[in-house]
Amino acid sequence: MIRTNPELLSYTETIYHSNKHHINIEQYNPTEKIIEQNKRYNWVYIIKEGVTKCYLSDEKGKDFIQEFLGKGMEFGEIEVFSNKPSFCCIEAITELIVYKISYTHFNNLLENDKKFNKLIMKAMAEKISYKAPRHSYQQYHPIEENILKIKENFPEFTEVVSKNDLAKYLGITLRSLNRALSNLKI
Amino acid sequence: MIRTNPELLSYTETIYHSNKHHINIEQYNPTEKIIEQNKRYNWVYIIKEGVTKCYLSDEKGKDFIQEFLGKGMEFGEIEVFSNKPSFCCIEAITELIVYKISYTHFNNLLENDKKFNKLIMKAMAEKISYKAPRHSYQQYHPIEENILKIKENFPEFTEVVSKNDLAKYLGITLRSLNRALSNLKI
DNA sequence: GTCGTAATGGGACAGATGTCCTTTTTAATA
DNA sequence: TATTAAAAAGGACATCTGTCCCATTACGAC
Repeated sequence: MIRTNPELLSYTETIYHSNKHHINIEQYNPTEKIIEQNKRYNWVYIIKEGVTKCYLSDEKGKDFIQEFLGKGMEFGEIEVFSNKPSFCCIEAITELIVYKISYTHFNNLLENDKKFNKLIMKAMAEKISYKAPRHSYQQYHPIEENILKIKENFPEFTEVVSKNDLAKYLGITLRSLNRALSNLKI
Repeated sequence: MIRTNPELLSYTETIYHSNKHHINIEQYNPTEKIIEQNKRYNWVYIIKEGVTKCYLSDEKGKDFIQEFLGKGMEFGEIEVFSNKPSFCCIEAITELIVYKISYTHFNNLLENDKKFNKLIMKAMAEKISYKAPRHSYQQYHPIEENILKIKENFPEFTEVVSKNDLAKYLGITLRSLNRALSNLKI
């Protein structure tokens, strides 16, 4: 549930070291928001260090966490193509260090750097291919099974993610999560 | 809920007419499967005419419909980048006509045709950005509201999509869908 | 320390949903 | 027309989940 993309990270570092003029490094503290929903930005971010949550808030203030993003994950890139305001919110969970690239430079890289272009394509393809199975699984399986599956794939989940966020990731209430956990006797 | 991509369709037609050697046209009947889950293919498809459903089946045979794809939508492209077998199933709902491009040619186009490259990027970005709000909305809103929302955005949905498929799209059982519909007195 | 706030845990109840079945309707075909 | 099979509709029941509480614990600011 904490996604990473080592390949994109290492290539971004290479680009950064060969020409620092167009890429910045920024730092954020836990609970700071890097991107807010429905606002416009001109930056694409790639995570160098730390973990964020990516979530949507509905009109009633309920959050649905899409994904936890770790090293090498990019965000803000969708809006380069859609030309719309941000559709989700990105918030730091841990200390966070990011590479920050302007839209202009991002587009330059896409046009002139074939390897970068391919890596971004790949990153987007991955985002598509892990969303579908997750939502499908969540819809049709009891909460207990979803929890067991997460424990299996990310044994360290409780260390980084609060119960509240876990519930929001599963699309359920905290009460239901607690009930499920006590059924599992964890 | 029936996605389209006119821009990609018209550009594909242009490519097709300028050089027919690397793009085929194929036709399918309703209920025919173009792509099956967990199989490997070497083709990317772009819909010229008709509607398909894209769904995942779990181990118990329950289907979760990701999306209904109409004119100009592509499928099979994720696997070019991930190098994995297909993660979903694509099945014709209506009479279907598709452009079929080999992986080799698809990669050539991506490398050598900047406009094509950009259109594919855009198409993937869109796939990402409509999945998230939908699943978020579905999780937190009662079935009735989801139905009303679909009716609003796609008044013609009942004409193309069966009740059974609508239920699978909403991630609920047919029984629950019927109950909701009778509450709404539709 | 202590005050306040957030995180955690759980009881009680109502309402929503799935499962299992049966019936009705529709449409296609012999 | 008669015969199926598929789609649609819905009853009955058990279970799951959310809502609304309240209690406890942990932790940081003062």
